[in-house]
Amino acid sequence: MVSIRDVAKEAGVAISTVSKVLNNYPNVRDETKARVNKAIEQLGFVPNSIASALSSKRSGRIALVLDVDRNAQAVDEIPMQYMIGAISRAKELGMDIITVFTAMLGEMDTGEMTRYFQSQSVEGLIICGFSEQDEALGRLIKSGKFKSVLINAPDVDENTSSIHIDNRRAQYEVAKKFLAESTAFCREKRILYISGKNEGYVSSERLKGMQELAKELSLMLLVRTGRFSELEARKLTMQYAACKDAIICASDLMAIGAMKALIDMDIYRPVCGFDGINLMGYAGKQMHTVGQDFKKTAACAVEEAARLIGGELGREIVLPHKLMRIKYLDVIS
Amino acid sequence: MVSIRDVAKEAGVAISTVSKVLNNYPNVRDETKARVNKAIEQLGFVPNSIASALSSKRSGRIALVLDVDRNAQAVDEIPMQYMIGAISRAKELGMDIITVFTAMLGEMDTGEMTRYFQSQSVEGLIICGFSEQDEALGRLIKSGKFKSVLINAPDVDENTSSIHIDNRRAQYEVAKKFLAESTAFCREKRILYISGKNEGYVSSERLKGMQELAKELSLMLLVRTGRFSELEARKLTMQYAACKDAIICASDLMAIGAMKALIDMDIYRPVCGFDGINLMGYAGKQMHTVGQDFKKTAACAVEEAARLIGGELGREIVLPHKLMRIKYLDVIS
DNA sequence: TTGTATGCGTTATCAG
DNA sequence: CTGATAACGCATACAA
Repeated sequence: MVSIRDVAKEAGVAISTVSKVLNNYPNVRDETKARVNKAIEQLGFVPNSIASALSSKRSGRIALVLDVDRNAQAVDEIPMQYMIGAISRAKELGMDIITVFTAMLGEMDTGEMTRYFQSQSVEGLIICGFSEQDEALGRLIKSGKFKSVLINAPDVDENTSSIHIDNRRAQYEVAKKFLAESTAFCREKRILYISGKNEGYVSSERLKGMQELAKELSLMLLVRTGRFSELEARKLTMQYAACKDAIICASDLMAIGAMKALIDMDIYRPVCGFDGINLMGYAGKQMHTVGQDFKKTAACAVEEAARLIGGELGREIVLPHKLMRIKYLDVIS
Repeated sequence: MVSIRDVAKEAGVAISTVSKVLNNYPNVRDETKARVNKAIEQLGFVPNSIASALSSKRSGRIALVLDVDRNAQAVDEIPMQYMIGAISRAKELGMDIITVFTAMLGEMDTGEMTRYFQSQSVEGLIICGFSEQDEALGRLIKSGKFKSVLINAPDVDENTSSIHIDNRRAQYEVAKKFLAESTAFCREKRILYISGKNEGYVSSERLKGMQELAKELSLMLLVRTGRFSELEARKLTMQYAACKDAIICASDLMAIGAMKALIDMDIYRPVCGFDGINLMGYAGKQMHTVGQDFKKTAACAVEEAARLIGGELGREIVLPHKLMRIKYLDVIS
């Protein structure tokens, strides 16, 4: 392995000079810089990131914590989008992502998690889908031992940033548009709203948005908890849909569950989702939903983690959303 | 940060002794070992993997190269399964996975890739869905600079192992069973086989299996290339299905495309897939397919990479498959 | 602007 | 069985 020392020798300069060139330090004469770069080129030198990390005590490593398996979701489209977004941006920034699944953290207590991440030289955490139930993880975040970026959770402190869309407003808007465009079908006053979880930031925000609209339009709103589960949404639909005019769900997955149930029941009710996943294209009918750019969200989270690691303070970032409908033919082409 | 040196002091032994305990070396008296472990416990010491890697020149890092985006697949279920399997097993083995998307390697030539992986201190590569088109990547593998494990590609040499199912046999078996169980519908002799790519190991193996069966059963086989694309399969179905008795596809995604097309055409033909992905549950009709355990495959790949890194020689591993049908209700529960 | 020297936290060699 | 000590490749304060 060719090292910085070989480069120095080849270029006829000191090791530290090479290091300076490598890290774009100022105060290096252009001519020297050129000599060093030429030597680097000739020798095919590749800086050793491990040695660099050890010496500088900065690994540039962040852990992307994904909540897969938990809901035994059929299709893990959202985590995949997060991954792609995060990894791509991290590469551009010269950072390093390790992916961790909550299932792997499962039984660990806060101390074990700390040790695990420390042993991996992790400096920052990006946590997707953090829920209050993860007490150990919650304590880890609050400990401030790692810079954290929470996607879809509200907590912010000096070491912690939060990234999310305006869930309340988005739910309000999509439901409003959905109802306006579905009025062809009867009176649309009796609404089944399938919420996410009873507790949980995202769920309660979306519920608020729905309730606001219900008040405004004098809707008869029946709220039930679908736990973000497709199966649960299916059951609720079978139970309640017959005597409702429309179904609004706090997630696309639940909307798909509802729609498939309706098809099996052989009745029609308009269904509204939330998230904008491609799987919506396979539900059989086009539905209204809220589109989010998960890749961009994750990319933003990486940048934010870098910012926190750089010493800046945690903050809240609200990303845009859009209203959309997803068609099978668009999805596959 | 508490280091090995602190532990040594606390335990009243030398640094090297602590290191030996840490790495389960022989020739350490039990009593000494106990003292060291107690000190580790008390101080909450966590070994620094970076320093360890630098010193031992073994990073235990392997890159999982995934082919997402390429086909602009609607749902990236298979890569996600690979990831989960690989990361979980790697953690158990104390190894380290970085995920790389072929899109990120896109424009790089072999030299750039080499430098990239070297800079990441990668020792091994697990490549999912390698195709001959990736010439730069192919040269990288052949260079032997990294130990490689190829999933679904046949090349094997001293530094390279290959893992796959018996694609030929699987295609033969699933098609045979599919046809046997679909005979309720007319004569089933005129078959549209939608193949993967014209070139490509997996595709040609599956095609061979199909051709073998066609010969055996005197089928009239029309072979067309779907490029593993759902859209392409849709088009082919619309073009040919009317005058065929059944459609057999070299992937589930194409089978779904075919089935959705049939539904839109409002005709019925039995469709057979290959892979066993959950998305099959959303296709509208149950289909026969080949089930593969992608998680296990990736876990096996990680083990194999570890083996290669340990100095053993490359080999070919054939994993089992099964015949199955995927139902929506099974998928969501 | 460039060079020297020290240390980062381990592993590994070798002497005791 | 245990302890000194020299690497590992780089960053950085400090000296020149």
